[in-house]
Amino acid sequence: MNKPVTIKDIARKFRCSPSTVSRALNNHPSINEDTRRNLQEYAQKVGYQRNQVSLNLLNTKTASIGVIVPTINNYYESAIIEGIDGVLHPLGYTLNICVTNEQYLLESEYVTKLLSNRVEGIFLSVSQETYDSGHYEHLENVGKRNLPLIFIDRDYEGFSAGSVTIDDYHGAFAAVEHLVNTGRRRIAHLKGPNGMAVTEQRFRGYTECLAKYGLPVEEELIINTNFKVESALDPTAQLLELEQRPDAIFGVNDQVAIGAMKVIREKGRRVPEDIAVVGFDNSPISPYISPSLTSVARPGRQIGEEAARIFLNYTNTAKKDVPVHLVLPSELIIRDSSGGR
Amino acid sequence: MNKPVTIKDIARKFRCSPSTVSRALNNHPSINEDTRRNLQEYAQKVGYQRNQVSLNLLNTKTASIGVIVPTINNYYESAIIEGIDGVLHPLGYTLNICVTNEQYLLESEYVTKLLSNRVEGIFLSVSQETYDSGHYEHLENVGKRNLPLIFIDRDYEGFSAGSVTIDDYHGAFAAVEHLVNTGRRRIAHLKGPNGMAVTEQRFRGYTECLAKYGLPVEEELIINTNFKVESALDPTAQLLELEQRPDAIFGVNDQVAIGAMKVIREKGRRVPEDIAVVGFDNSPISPYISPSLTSVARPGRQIGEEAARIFLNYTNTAKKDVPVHLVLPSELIIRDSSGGR
DNA sequence: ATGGGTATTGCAAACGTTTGAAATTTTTTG
DNA sequence: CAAAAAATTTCAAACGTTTGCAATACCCAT
Repeated sequence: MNKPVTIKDIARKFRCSPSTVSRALNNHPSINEDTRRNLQEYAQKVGYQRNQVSLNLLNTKTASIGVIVPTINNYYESAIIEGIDGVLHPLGYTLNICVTNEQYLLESEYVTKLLSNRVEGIFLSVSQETYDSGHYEHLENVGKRNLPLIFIDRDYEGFSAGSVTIDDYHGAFAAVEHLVNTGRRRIAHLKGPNGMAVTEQRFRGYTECLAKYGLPVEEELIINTNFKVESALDPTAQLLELEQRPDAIFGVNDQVAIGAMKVIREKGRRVPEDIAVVGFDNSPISPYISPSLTSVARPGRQIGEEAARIFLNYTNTAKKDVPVHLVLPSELIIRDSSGGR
Repeated sequence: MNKPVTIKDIARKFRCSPSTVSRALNNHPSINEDTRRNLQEYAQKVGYQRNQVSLNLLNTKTASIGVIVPTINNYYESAIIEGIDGVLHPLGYTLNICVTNEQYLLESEYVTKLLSNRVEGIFLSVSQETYDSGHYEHLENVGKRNLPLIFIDRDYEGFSAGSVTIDDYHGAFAAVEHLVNTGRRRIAHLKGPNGMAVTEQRFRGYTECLAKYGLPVEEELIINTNFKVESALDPTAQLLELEQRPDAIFGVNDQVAIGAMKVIREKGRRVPEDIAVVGFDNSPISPYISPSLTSVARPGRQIGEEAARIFLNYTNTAKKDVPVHLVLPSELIIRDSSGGR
């Protein structure tokens, strides 16, 4: 690993000043044609790469922005990132992706690191731990810097920043309403971890929809999961052993719904005839599993794109004072697992 | 967006020199206890964050490394990244993740950008276009810098660099052998795009296994896909309409296998009774779909970890001259879709 | 008070690049 | 051929931080 060639190196070699080299490489008009060509050829030959770090220091800007997410190992999250990148990359921005693994400590550490690295904005999908703890001290310095901060996916009301979320509430409501409309009366809910925004919004959609149709909200039909397939297995088995079995299950996401379907089948019940199943996320395989999974679509890519636009708006107009809160609609995609149509 | 507080700002405020501030903030012993406390308190109050950019310049190192992948929207790829991060993050490295979307142009652009940003190593999973074109000029400057370069997942023989790949060949071989051993005789293959390393290695495993058991390799049983679910639909339909229908399908990945299963069912055939199906990747949902999918597991996380270790070895020992090539084994996970056991 | 020692602080250079202004060289013109 | 104009190159400062060395301030004993 040899040290990179610098402008000074080239200047020494050609017995000229660094300024000349710099200008030559940047095609500055006041440089002699021959000089320019020679210097450019030589730079090319020795593989000169301008040192962006020094430029970042000089210009006190970095054209890089931080993206903090709980995980990237997941269709939805990575779609968001692709959305952000899709808008910002063509404008020359570099993404600095940080994975918190749902841990407050990592999230906090990453915020500091990004601030230290002088990113020009931060996109933050708050980790579960952070949400639980309600600690937002790690964002204080972001506030002091008045740096563009955009909450993604999980909003945090108590902080002056932009946000792009999806309408979990109405998505869940629509899902449950669909089940009611197709004749289901005992609708169970495999809930996410308590306290998280997505979890609670979807739960609220579930309960309020039941209420609307005069159906009782029954404790025994509501069980927590942690979003993962495995965490749906025991709860589903539990539901199937109830005196009064449910005739439908609304899963907090597709993973959970898929886990539920597996258990239902293993216990000799049919989907959707005996028990209808609806998920959330509309993950890419949902149309292809059997039975195909009815699910609420979250426009991940669009969320990323909108978030990026909000960021651009902040930086271009300096109207940082008016935080933009965008709530994108979610859409129920009806397939076979819910008995359809 | 106010400009960040600098050491100079603090020094001016306290009518002392920047050196003093710097030392105070770094707990240098030669600083007066009172001065130290005052400065630290003030720095804390105004939200001082040391400018890492300037430090990177000063130390001519950045503790950041580049990761270039075709996509992150995929279990396997993101597992690799998590593996790299798992090893390197605790050591203070920052990951710079770049998504090429399988495009040579983007890949090339990103290499330049990373070089410019003075990353200390590059992990590269070559894009499909790059592989097809055989162009590796964009890596020339990496070579000139003699910067640690580690090929991931898809090796490139013609370049002096480390690599971590998995044994696609033996994985595919095992998959097909399993089908042969369970009595299948007309085994079709939904192949990946021609020319790609993974595609061809798996294809070779397929053909050589057939050869080993004296089975013919038949043109009509081999159809290309592009790894996506949708791309498996028509090819599978085509296979089902053959005079002599296959009794098994080996998909180049799980997505393709899942697509195939859907079509098989839709056409009124049963999996695995009529047609056995095997995939590749062992994606997280494969145990939970119905029938559960037999698949070859690729240890994504482990690949990332090993790649990171190779990188560390390069930087620690300066023995860059001996490129390490690691081939991790893949493992066949037998489930229901292949008729089991 | 004076010298010697220690504790504390400041100076200046360095990292690599850009850029306005000044300096130098070359060309043009009368 | 000299002076003015144009073309080309160099100087120096700046971005923010660290650090070896020099400088200053403080304390104690003689």
